[in-house]
Amino acid sequence: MTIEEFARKIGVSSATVSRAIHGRGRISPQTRQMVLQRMEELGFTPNLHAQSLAHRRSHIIGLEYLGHTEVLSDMFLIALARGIQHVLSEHGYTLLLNPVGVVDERESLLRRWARSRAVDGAIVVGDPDVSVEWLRKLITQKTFCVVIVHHPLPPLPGVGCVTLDLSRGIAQVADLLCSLGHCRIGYIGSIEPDSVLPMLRQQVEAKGGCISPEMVVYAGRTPDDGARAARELVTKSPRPTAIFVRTDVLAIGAMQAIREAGLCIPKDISVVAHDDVPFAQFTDPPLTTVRVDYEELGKSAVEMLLAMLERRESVELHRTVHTSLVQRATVAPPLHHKTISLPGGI
Amino acid sequence: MTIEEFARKIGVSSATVSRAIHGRGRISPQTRQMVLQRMEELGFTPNLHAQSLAHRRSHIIGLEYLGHTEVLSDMFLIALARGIQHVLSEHGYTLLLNPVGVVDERESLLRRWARSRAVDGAIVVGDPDVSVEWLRKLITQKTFCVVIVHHPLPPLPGVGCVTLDLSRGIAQVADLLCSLGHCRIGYIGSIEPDSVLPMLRQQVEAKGGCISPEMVVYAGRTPDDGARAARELVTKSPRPTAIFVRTDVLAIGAMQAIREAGLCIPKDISVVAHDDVPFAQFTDPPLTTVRVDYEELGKSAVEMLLAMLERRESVELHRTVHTSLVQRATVAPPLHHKTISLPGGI
DNA sequence: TATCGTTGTGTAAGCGTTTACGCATCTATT
DNA sequence: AATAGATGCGTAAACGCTTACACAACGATA
Repeated sequence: MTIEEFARKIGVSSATVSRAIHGRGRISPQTRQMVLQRMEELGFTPNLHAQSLAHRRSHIIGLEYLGHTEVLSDMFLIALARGIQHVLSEHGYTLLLNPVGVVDERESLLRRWARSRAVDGAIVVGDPDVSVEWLRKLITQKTFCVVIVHHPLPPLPGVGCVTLDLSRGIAQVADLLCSLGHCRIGYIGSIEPDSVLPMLRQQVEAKGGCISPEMVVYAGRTPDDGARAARELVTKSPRPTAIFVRTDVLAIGAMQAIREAGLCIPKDISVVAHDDVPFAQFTDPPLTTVRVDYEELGKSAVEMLLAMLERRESVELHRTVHTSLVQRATVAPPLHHKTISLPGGI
Repeated sequence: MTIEEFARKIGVSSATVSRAIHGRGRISPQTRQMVLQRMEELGFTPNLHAQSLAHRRSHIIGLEYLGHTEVLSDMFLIALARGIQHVLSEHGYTLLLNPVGVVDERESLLRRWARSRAVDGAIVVGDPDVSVEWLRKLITQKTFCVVIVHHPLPPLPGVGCVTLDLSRGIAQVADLLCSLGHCRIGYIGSIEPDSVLPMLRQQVEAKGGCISPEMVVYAGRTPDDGARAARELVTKSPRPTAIFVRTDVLAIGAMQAIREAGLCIPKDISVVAHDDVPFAQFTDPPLTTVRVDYEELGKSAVEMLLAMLERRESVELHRTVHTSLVQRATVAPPLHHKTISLPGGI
C-alpha cells in the first residue's frame, strides 16, 4: 500500500498523511490522531526507500570492523554491537553490519556504503588499519564517522574519535602486583608492536618492581601460543612470581601450561590477564583480568555519531574510555618474599 | 553526484549508464567498458535508495533474533551471523540486525521492516517464540523468510524452514556413554519444557542404560545454576557415573561443583554437555560436548532465502542440520563396572 | 535501391515519499 | 462589516534511479 492509496482510503491527501507521521508542518491535532489511528488499523507503513530518498537520510548506520577474525577475538564485537544497538534503537536507527572479517582490499565496503548513501554514518573499529589517508577518503563523501582507536587521531572534520585508553587498568595491575610484593614480573605479549608493555613496565618500575627483558616473550593469539610462552617463562630461574598475559585467550593456555608444570595458581605464581572476555570468570581459578567495557565503547561512539548526524552544537569530538582491573582469584602474594630485585636489574 | 550529472559528464544519457551498471538491455560492449571505467575514475556510485525504490528490492536481509539475551547465550549469534554474512556477501546482499535482545512487544521490528520494504526477506531465530500466527502475519506482507527452529513447521507459502535436529548428537552421547558401560546417568536440564531429555532417555534405554527420574534436575541458565544442580546429583546414592548437561554454560558450573565435591572428572564421574561454545575446548579438562554448527545453520538458512528471493524453481523449503558429538576429555569408563541397573528401573 | 530486422542510444514516465507553495476557511482586529 | 493574519489542507515538483518505448543508424536481404 502506498501513501497515496492509504490517503485516499481515509479521505485525506498524501501530504496530510506525511505531516501526521512526522508531526511537522501545519496539521490539526484531531486529523493527526485520526491518521495515526487508521495507520494502525490498516497497517500502513511508509516505504523506507522512498523516505530515505526524499529525506536524504537513511537512519541506518554502519559498523565496519577491520581486523583478523578469529572465533575468540570476535567475542568483543558482540558486546560492542550490543552497546551500539542499545543507543541506536532509542533513536530510531538501525545497524548495518559489514561482512565480518571480509576485508575488501580494493575499496572498503564502508566507502561504498557511504557513497551510495546506504548509511548516514559509520563506526569504524580496528586500530592498526585505521589510516588517516583512508579516513580522508571516507569523509570526502560527506559521511560522518567515528573511529574507535587506542591512540588519538589528528583531528579531521567529520571524524569523531573515541579512544580506548588502557593505561588506567594497566596501572591498577602494577599497583596490585607490586603492593603484594611481586617484583619479578613476567610478560606474555601477543603481537608486536605492543604499547602495553612499556606502560606496564613504567608503572611497575615506579613502584620498585621490574620486568626484565628476558622475562618478556611474544606469543601470538591462540591458547596454544600462550601455553608455549608460559612454559618458557616458568623454566627461567629465578622464576617470575607473577605473569601478566596480554589477552585472556592467551592466558587460558598459559594457565594450563603452568598447572602442567606442577605449579599452583595463585600460590606459586600469580596471573593477570587483559580483556575480561566472558569465559574469564569461568576459568579455574577465575581469572583476574583487566576489563574493557566494550559496551560503553559502543555507546560512546554511537552517541558521538548521532550528535554529529543531528548537527548538534558543540559536539565533543573526542572521548576516552578507560579500563579497570577486576580481581578474581589468580593473584596472591609471592611465596618467598625475601628476593628484592633492584630496579632495572636482572 | 547523481546519475544524470555523471552521465552528462561522460557524454551519455542516464539510461546508458544504468544499462552499463547492470549489464542488462542493449548496450555496446565498448560503451559499457567506457562507462564502468569512468565510474571508477570519477567515483560515481548509484544512490542505493533510489535503486531500491525503482527495483522494489533492497538487497538487504534482516536477522531477527527472538529470545533472552544473556552474555553467553549470545555467542552462538555471532557464529550464525558469520555463516549468514558469508553467503550473503557473495550475492551482494547485506545484513541488517534487529536490536539484539530488544523484543518489541507490540509489533516485531521485522514486520515493520517487511512492510516498509527495508528488507527483502528475513531470517528468524528463536524457537519458542516462533508462532504460526506470527508468521502468517509476516507473510501477508509478501516478505519471504526462513525460520530456524527445532521442530518442523507446518508448511506456509513463502516460509522456509531449517530445523536444527539435535537427535543425532544426542544419540552419539547415548552411544558413547553406554558403550563405555555407564548405565546410571544423570541429567541437568536448563529450562522446561525440554525435548532433549526424552530423546536421550529413549536412546539410553535402548542401549540398556537408564536415566531415572530422581537423576534429572532442571537448573536454569547460569553456571551457578549448573553448580547447584551438580551438587544435588552428586550427593545421591548411588551416585550417577555420568552426567549429561544441557548446555556448556551450565556445565562450567557443574564441573566446578563436582571438583569441589572432591570428585575427579572423568575418573570418578563423566560429563557430557551440549553446544560446544568457544570456551568448551578450554575448560579443565576440555569438555566433551555436542557441537551445533551454527555457521552451517546460518548458511543453509540464507541459501534457502536467496533461492526464494530469486524465485528459483523448485526451492527446497525444508532443510535439516544435524549435530555431532565432539569428544574431548571429560568422559571415561565408570569406575566400578559391576552395577547394572535394569531398564526402566529405579 | 528499397525494405526490413538489428542494434545502440535517448526520452520520459514511473517508483513512493517529502515539502514549498497556494488556496480556502476561520478567528481576531478595526 | 471589511480586512489581516492564522490555520488546515491539497497540488505538484522534487529526490535519483530503472526501463518501456521511440527513434536513428546500420548491415543484410530482395
